[in-house]
Amino acid sequence: MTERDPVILIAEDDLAQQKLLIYNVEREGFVAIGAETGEEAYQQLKLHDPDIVILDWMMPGINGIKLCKIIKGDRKTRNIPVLMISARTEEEDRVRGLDSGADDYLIKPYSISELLARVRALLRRARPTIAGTRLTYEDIELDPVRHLVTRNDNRIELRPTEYRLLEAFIEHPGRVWSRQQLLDRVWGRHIFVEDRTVDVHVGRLRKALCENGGSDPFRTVRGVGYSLG
Amino acid sequence: MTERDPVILIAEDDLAQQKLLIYNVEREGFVAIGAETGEEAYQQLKLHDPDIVILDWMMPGINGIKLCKIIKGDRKTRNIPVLMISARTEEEDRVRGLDSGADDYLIKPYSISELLARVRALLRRARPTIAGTRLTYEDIELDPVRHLVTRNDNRIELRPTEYRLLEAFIEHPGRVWSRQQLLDRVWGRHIFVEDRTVDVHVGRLRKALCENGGSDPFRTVRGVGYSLG
DNA sequence: ACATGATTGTCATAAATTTGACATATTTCT
DNA sequence: AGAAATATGTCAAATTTATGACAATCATGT
Repeated sequence: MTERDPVILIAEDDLAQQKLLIYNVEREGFVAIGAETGEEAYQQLKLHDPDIVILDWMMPGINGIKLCKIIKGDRKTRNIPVLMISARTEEEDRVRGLDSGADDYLIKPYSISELLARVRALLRRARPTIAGTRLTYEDIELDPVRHLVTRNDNRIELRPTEYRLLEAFIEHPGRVWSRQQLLDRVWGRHIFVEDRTVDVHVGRLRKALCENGGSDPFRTVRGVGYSLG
Repeated sequence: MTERDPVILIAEDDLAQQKLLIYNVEREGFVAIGAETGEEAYQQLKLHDPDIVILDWMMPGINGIKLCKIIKGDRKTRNIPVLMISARTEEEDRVRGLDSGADDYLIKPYSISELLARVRALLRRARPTIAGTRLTYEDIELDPVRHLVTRNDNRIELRPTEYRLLEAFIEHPGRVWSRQQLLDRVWGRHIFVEDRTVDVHVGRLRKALCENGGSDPFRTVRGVGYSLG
């Protein structure tokens, strides 16, 4: 009945970067295993059978692409999701990255929140029971797989930003988010958007969710931010 | 218990630019330290242990990137947030900027308001809320994550100032706070508010907590101040 | 490449809530 | 009782949030 915490293997040769990733990923409740080379990563992979692998593109020895091809070539490891990280920006690389079999692809610099969001998404796909295929709060339901939101089984149309916003809220019902935290999580870490913009989008989300009647599920916490419930 | 103002180290070789930054940053209530070279910045860093470092990319001697790598490579200074400023616009530079470990990145020309917003954001992130633990005193409970207060499981509605006030009290049950100490902690050190205003807010807090019956949990220490319990 | 419609961030303004001060009442201590 | 300190109701001012409008940007299909 008790499910183990998701195990994440992080292959990244820049140790500072690796530690940062491990820190953040563990804070999310995952178990993290670090590896500095492709070879080490491969050993750890065999040993721990992780739920997801984060691979840096460039690494000494077996690099990210090679390792990814190895993982995807072995039927024992084939269905472990791989998230590739790269500093390159060229579209061609992006294609090659996914060509190697990676399930997702992230370009440096990326925001930690974006990485975590993608990790969660991959986990949901691979282990539906962990993240739950459906996130619900009261009569609101968000289906991440179908990218669909309903309230009382009525379909709610949300724009991309509103959807991601609701996603954040519904993953932690009751938690109060500061505007800055929401910007980090929903908009991304290194972009500059006014704090007040959050108000506008929360307003739009409220409106969308209350369109067909129903009370406002959000709480405005004056001087702090917002929470769902 | 007195918190120092955030100290900002500004490494910028263009003196006019530096002065402008210092002026604006100090107007925000920060303490600013200027440095014209990488070497000087490093000395000041060691000396003052700033809360955040603003680095110009191009500087004589040790430049911004090098210094950033030094900062991020030393575990003593690693978690001081670094904001890199650069005149370059190429995407590749942006990548390299964050790659060097900078926590954020700003391209000239930038607006002062954007810079200040990013500084504030970095400071907020660096001081994460000591969340997770619920704070309790007798039947009073304060949940920092949900930003919710209950007494005997009855929800208590508090206004921002009352909430922060209770937060201070409940973190140190039994401690007697002088009005000045409460002003420092709850209102902030730089603003001027009458001592007597504390009385009013303690009164409001008392009223809110006793709304649904229950005895007054606070103690008025005549000639000194107040305490919880 | 281009047009077109949707989405998004910002701003101005309105609305709502909170706040600090003060006057007055009450309590406490000697 | 008298003096000093604290408690409390009231209210204008200040702060914070909600919302509609709009230009810029983005995405999509041709």
